[in-house]
Amino acid sequence: MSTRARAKPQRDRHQEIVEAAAQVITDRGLAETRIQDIADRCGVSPGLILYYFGSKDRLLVEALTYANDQSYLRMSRELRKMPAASERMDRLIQLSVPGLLPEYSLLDEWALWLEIWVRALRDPEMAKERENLDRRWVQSISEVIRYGRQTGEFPSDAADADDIAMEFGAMVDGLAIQVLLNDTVMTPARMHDICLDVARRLIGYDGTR
Amino acid sequence: MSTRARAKPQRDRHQEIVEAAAQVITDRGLAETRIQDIADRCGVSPGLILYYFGSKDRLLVEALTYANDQSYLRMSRELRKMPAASERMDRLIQLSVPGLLPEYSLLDEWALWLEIWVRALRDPEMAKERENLDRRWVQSISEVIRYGRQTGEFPSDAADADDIAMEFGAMVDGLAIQVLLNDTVMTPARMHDICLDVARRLIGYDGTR
DNA sequence: CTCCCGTTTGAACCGCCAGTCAACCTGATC
DNA sequence: GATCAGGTTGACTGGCGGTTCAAACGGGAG
Repeated sequence: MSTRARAKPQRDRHQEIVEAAAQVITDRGLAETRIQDIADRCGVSPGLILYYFGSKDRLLVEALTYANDQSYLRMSRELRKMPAASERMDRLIQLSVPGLLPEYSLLDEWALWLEIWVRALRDPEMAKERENLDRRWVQSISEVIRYGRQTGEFPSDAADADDIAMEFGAMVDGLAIQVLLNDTVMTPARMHDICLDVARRLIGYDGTR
Repeated sequence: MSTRARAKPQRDRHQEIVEAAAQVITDRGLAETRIQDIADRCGVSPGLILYYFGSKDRLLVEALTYANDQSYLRMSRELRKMPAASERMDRLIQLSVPGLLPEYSLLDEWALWLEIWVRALRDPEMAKERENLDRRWVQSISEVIRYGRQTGEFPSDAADADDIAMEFGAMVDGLAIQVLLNDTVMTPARMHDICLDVARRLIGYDGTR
């Protein structure tokens, strides 16, 4: 009756759908995500989703990587603007703690990591993608370290930057899981303290706050 | 025809089903686990599964916690037999690395952790259970540390045992995820090295091998 | 032997949801 | 203004899988 085909050029439908999908996955979890939900979210018919992506699976994988991509790029851009390495490190840590900053709901991003991991367990394509995403994340840690050593802010006598980044990144992952799952003893504040503490010890900088 | 109701007392059906469920979940993943699969695995009809558990969900949650329970108890028993704290620590680390020891497929156990986490994200009951399971695991680390300090094997001047255990446990989680997902640079051997290294640094013991 | 009750089966039910399809709509092109 | 092509719809379907249920089974008690 009223709502028939629009056919306005409609800014990139593809991306629109991917974004909607990422939102739905965040809300309901990968297992509970239906094509209908995604269609509803962007006011479109379920058929159209399949028209663009061929199958549900293809959309899901793309949505998971896309969302992660966005978060990474956002952080990366933000860090690059900061002049001091210690400032970058502080911010990186802040952004790593789920639910610490109310404005960013990093909670969502971490929840998507979990979904990615489970899927990667049995989907080789997703496993490959996961490794790329993860590598990039660890790299931005080691870049900050190297940057700080270059500018003389951080001592250069400590261990290899890549090794430190890997160890630190792993610990952040482990802690973030607990925080994300509402652990009663591992609160965002506590995770933040621990991260600063460990970063100080490993990198030798004096994290503020 | 041939196979009709047995009605032999049949050693605990309940447990039999839970074990079968854990196996199927490990094999196919939580999302792909069907009641039929579990029924097949223990040579029983799907109806019986529901007879014992009422719903699929109840069985799944019980299976996930049960499997984790078993692994924990096995490790706990094993460690208690070892006289030296450093020996206990070595073994604990070995057992934490997915796929390091061919005899135990800890790979499976870690895969189940992932499933638990995802489920805990939206199922409060599972979240509660997950915290219990996790707490216990971290506790067995700090117990080893305390034991080593008591016997004089480990220096006592370092940080609080619980704090160390928490940090170390978190890092193990993070590393294990990478290994589990077949990361090309984070191999079991490398994770093992890193764990020994960090444990030495944090606890001050000289891990062997 | 017979009744009884917890166990077990197999078939049937039912809602759900990914994917298909034919029709339709719209804006562009000639 | 006719044709065309790509975007969009909504109804349909086919299968899958959790759950229900009536019936059957078999060991133990009386």
